[in-house]
Amino acid sequence: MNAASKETMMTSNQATKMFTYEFPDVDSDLSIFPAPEDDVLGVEHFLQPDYNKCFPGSVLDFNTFHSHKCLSIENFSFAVEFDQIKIDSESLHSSLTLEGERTKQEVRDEKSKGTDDVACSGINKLSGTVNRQTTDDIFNLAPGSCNASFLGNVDFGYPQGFCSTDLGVDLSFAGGLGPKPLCDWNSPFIRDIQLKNSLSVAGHNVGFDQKDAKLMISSSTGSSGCSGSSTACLNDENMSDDRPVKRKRLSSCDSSKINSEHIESKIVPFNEGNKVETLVTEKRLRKPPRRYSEESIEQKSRSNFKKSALKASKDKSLPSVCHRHQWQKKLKAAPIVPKDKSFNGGCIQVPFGLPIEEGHSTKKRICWEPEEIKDNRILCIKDKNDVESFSAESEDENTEDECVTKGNTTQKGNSRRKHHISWTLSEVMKLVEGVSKYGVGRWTEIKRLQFSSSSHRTSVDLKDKWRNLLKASDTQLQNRRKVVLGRKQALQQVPESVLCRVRELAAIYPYPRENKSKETCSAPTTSSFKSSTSNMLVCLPTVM
DNA sequence: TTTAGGG
DNA sequence: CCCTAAA
Repeated sequence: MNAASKETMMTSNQATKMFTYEFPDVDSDLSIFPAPEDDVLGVEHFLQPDYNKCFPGSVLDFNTFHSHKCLSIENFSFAVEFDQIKIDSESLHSSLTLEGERTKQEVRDEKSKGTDDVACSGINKLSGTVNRQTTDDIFNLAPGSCNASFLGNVDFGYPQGFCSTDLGVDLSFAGGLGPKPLCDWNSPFIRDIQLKNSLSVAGHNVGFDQKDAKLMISSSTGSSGCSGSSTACLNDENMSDDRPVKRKRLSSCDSSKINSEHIESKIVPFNEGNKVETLVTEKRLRKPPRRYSEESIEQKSRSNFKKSALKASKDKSLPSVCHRHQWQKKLKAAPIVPKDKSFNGGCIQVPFGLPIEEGHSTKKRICWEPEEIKDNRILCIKDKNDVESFSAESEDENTEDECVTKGNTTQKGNSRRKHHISWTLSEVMKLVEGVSKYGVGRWTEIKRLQFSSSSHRTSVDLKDKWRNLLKASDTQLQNRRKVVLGRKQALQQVPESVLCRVRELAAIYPYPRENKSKETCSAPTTSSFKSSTSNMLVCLPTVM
């Protein structure tokens, strides 16, 4: 900062410490959204400041600003053509123009809709006054002898020097109606604007004090002279999804570099729209905003998805995909769109909204089918895709199911079996736990207490599963030493530990049948069962 | 309605 | 997983 500009600024009366800026007329339906870095900030002119004129509520019309919308201009670089700025002798008029609106609209048209898409339809005039409350934190836009860079004409009031050529800008603001000032302006180094209505410009936080309709700009520059990262934390729900405000660390000391590389757009008078357009277009060719490209990719993949889905529907009759189709059909082909990248649009074979297989909807099943099942189905799909090893037999069972279904469907017109939902390990564990707690045969109780959350497991299911577990544990016990463990065995569904537990429990709480047979044959007492647990492990199979 | 057991 | 008989 040269002395001249500083002096100019200092000698101005306090009115110079304030300036108003305003956003020029913008089409009412224009939208502001996280903008590409090619947006242009235009300083039209400096306005006559007036301390007493704070435009309470009238100029800074945040009522039209959607509270959840925000604007973020990232890595904004600009320069000011200061010859366009009218400088008054006493003070200065200025208008900060967000000229990017038009561009944003264009880009927005190409974007897919996102929740954080910012639609700022109501900004016709957005202006405020810069209130230089503290010399240290608020910079003044003052005419200076620096002629190239915008910030070069700005005295940030830092004695130790904010490098004024810092041109990277992180400009963002969010509309909102916060009753309080945005940040602690008394703090010399404001690093975070966590409230709404904030602008952050190249390490300088510009806040809209909505109450007073003031534009406040403060620098987050540290005393070291290097710019701290300017942060604008827009705590908006809509912003929280995938768009964290980009924070650019600015090495403001490296001025020449920034000057040469980062001056990509200009602050121009509002009416020089053509210029802006040109600039913006040029810039956009260079680098589309990240979010834009992301969403484009997403859209692309979506369209791919649709295409492949369409193709799949055409190929539906092909036997190669028949099984999968059947399987998906059985899951009613709900619009399950796993976000798993492995799908990535390319390999989906089932379109949305595939017709529900009619034969499956018996009256009984319809009542039985509510929401919760879908989750489980998703879980099943996940299991199939991710943990195939866990439910190894599911494919076979599914095939079997299909046969049964088909047969029944063609013969009777309805399905005999309900959808197969693989037992997850956690479910098995719950079952085992339930058995250990309440004993074998108290399936209703186990269901109520252990499976209250999963409505699709009936007490009968629990019983059946337990029976299967017994069988599994038994066969595993028998085949433990056998080397001829097929692949199916290798991909054992239930871990050994669980089966061991099952055996234990089987010994403690014999399955009714064994119990019965035991009782009829040798009539052992319960205590004897418990005492001879180790024997039972071996004996039970033989008894059967 | 729950449980057991066959399929 | 379904069905049915028995309790």
